[in-house]
Amino acid sequence: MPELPEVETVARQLHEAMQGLRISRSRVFDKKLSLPRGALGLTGRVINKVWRSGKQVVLSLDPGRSGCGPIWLVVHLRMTGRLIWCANGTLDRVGDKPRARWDCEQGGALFFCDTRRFGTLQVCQSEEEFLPARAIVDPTTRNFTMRWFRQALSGSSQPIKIWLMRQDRLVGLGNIYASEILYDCALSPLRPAGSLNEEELRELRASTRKILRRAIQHCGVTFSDFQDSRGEMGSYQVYLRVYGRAAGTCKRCGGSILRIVQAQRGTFYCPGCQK
DNA sequence: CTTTCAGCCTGGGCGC
DNA sequence: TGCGCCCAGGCTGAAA
Repeated sequence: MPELPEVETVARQLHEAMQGLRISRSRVFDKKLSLPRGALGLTGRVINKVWRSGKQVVLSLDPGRSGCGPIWLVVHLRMTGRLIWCANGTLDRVGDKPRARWDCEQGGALFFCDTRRFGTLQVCQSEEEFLPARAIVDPTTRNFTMRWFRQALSGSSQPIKIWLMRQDRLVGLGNIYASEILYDCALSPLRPAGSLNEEELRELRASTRKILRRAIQHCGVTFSDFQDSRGEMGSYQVYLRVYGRAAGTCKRCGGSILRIVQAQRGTFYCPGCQK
């Protein structure tokens, strides 16, 4: 479920809560998940930093008493995954039973809950194992330049909405934000990616940055599945203009918002003003 | 190379 | 209240 702003929100909150804590116990309950044992064990390590890489939450773990090098615990939440920090070490306010949990020496525990069980855990010994390849750009960074964007889109006949969700080009955008960004800059989701002129490209880039920045400010979107690391809700959903509003009225032109299907995913847009 | 499509899972909401 | 659908924010890998 979570896209870049939701993952960013969770990572920031977990960083605030967990930086400097030492992991005293690591448990995985769901057999679909596995973590390596021995030298790569998490127990005794200190949480140096919690951050976002693409749509993944990354915990950088110092060696602690292990005498080994640093490692990274990398969590991809996919559709319904949640990382929830509980200062009292008990999972309340949450119906789900956890797939995994990590207790901290100083008290408190991190729970990984994930109704649909699509989420993944990874323990990495180097950043290369989980960082996006060089050619892949995070739209919140300064690498997201016009020069790169123009070059990346050129020649592509893929519909722009599908292209925006390509994690092998641009990391972080999913179904909600792709629809919202295209609405914001009044571009049709059906337009071939390579057909955008310079002006449209500029507006698409500006909208992408603007929508993501705003969503992060508001701690992301909340639907039934998403809660942040404190089990609280984001507030950005009240700002959604088209997503989930099929047959609703477009605030810009008064037209009717349409739901179509692209690559087996719902796309919401206003045919009246998105050209 | 491209695009399509099933599959991974579970639960909520809808119409009957 | 119950049943059978359809829907869901992601991503992979096989097939066409």
